Amino acid sequence: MKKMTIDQVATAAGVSKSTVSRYLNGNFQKMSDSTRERIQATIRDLNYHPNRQAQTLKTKKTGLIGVVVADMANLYSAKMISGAGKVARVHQYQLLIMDSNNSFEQEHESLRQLQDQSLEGLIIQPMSRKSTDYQEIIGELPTVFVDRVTDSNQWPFVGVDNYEATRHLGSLIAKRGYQRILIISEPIDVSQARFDRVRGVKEIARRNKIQCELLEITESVPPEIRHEIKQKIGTLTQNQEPAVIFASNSRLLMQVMQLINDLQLRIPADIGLCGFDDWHWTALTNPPIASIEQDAVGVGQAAMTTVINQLERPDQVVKDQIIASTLNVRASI
Amino acid sequence: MKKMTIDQVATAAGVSKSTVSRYLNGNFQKMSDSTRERIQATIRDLNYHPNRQAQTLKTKKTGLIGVVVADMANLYSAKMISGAGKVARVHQYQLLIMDSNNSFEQEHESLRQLQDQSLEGLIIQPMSRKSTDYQEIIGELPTVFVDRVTDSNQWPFVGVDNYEATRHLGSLIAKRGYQRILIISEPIDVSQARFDRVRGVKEIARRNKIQCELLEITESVPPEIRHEIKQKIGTLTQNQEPAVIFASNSRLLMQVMQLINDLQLRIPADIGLCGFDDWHWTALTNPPIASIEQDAVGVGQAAMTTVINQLERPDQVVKDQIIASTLNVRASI
DNA sequence: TTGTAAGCGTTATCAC
DNA sequence: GTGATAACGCTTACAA
Repeated sequence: MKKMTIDQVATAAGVSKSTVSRYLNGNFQKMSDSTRERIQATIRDLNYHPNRQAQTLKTKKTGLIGVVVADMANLYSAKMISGAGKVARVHQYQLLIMDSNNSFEQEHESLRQLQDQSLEGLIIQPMSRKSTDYQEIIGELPTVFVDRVTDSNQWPFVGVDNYEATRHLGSLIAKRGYQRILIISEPIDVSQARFDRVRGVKEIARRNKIQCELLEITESVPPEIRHEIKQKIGTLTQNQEPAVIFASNSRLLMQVMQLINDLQLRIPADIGLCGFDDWHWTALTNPPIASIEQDAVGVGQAAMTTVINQLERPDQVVKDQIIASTLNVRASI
Repeated sequence: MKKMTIDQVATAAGVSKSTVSRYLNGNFQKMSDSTRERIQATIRDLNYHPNRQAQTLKTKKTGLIGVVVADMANLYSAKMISGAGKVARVHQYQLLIMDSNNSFEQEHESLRQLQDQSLEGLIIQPMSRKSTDYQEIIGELPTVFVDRVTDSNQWPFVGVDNYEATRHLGSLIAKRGYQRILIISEPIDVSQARFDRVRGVKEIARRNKIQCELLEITESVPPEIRHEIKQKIGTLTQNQEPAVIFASNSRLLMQVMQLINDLQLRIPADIGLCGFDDWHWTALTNPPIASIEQDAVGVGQAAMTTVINQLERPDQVVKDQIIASTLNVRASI
């Protein structure tokens, strides 16, 4: 399959390359049916495909939208991409995907690489909440931030309202009569989302005079040796007051559940359990675990729609979009 | 941030664009230190980034590798991409990702779109097992098939040995003394992987004179109304002989488990359960479920390594790679 | 209705 | 050491 050029098609069809180009771009208005058919046939025969790079060089339209996710191997990121991809497909854009691997340095490196790909738009699940980390590198590029807000509203945001969602969950906890809450989260200072999840629960706890404690866990500690959590859980259950654990993401929820099982504690008799993120396995445990389900696919769709809108109607004002999350009430609480 | 060109840099630095180009491509051999530093400074000051499309037009190197996955929202695909991305990153390639959404038509469409992006390589988790479906569209492009084999060995394959893995699982079933096996799978005729998973269990069943039945489920039927499965399970447990269910992927395993819970059956007392794919929630149920864990990240890494090898050493013979899978033995069986 | 020619931003082959 | 200059494959006025 040799690389065909527009010139070869032109020669083969006995026309000039301008005519072929017109054909390619659908400018049939003034073109005789005969030449059009001839060109069509030649293109098919020669299996010709226009060279995108050459086209782009002229038109400045790459049709490429960058997507930078925090962690590709995480279902949230994957589903978000899936949603974004569905929308991109119908608008004929392609996704250039970069994985930050939960590292700020890798994210920066990804953005630098994307920078000279002449993207037309960008969707990013940012590692930093500081907008200054993105200002120069993003520049004028139509961009949407997903999942995690930054300290500025110069770019539209699409994601769930973590504060609202966890307040909702907090109310359920209060209604169930729990007296103590242990929140287990990854470090909250680097992510507004984590911070808000904690804040929502704490707020309701405060109002209801429920004792509430936060345990921050760094990712790097292997799950097996999470003594701190075990100890906390121990203390919690020694007390007479009913206690509940809230794990602020899916991975932590898994780990906590494992520890509770190891400790042979019964849920919710000995301790209640609930979490954030719900990839449906939570419905299958015994008992099923109450948790907040995010519509990651919906987030991706909304984000991509927003980017493409910016592209097609640059004058239109864009605004943040909050995608509803669902509290799946289950027997663990 | 205006778009800078090599010409502007040249003028600003007081040299010709040839010299700037040499600088960009690291040809410092014959370049005075002074001009090199001058160019370096100007590039920094002007925040210049070379235009990839123009470079590509000359050099024919896009640095783009296409990845076509069956379903982005599926953890296998996501992890595979994650692995592929890690390898691509160190070799300075970028991923152009397409999602087939489990549809052969969409896959074909994706491949057509990728075709004129001048990819340098391709990784595909194919929807079809017929190599003729890919021959013309892939052409000479260095390609690796992952997860699912085709009926030809013209392209290297990377994935697990489904037959071997399920034989292994079959042996465990036999050792546990089960007399009846119900295999639940999506239609096996379209995917060699599905076929092999069923074949492995059946083979061991045959050898051990265990009665074995296959139930094929099409994806489109909503999980709630899976009467057929419920009925089968009912029949299975009415019988005195110990029976076990093997669900041939993660989604089916979830659904089956839900049905078993709905039917109030005890695992493994009333019925055994095991599955294929293991995203770790299987360890958290009560009882934990035995299942086969695939190293999807490893598959992606191996696939990308193979593609890049083909690119850098075209003469080298490439061969299939089987990535080991793990049988997680747990109490459900 | 179609062709000519300039130009998009690079790289690479020559000269000097 | 450095600078003209001709490609690369396409689009798009402007001519015809």
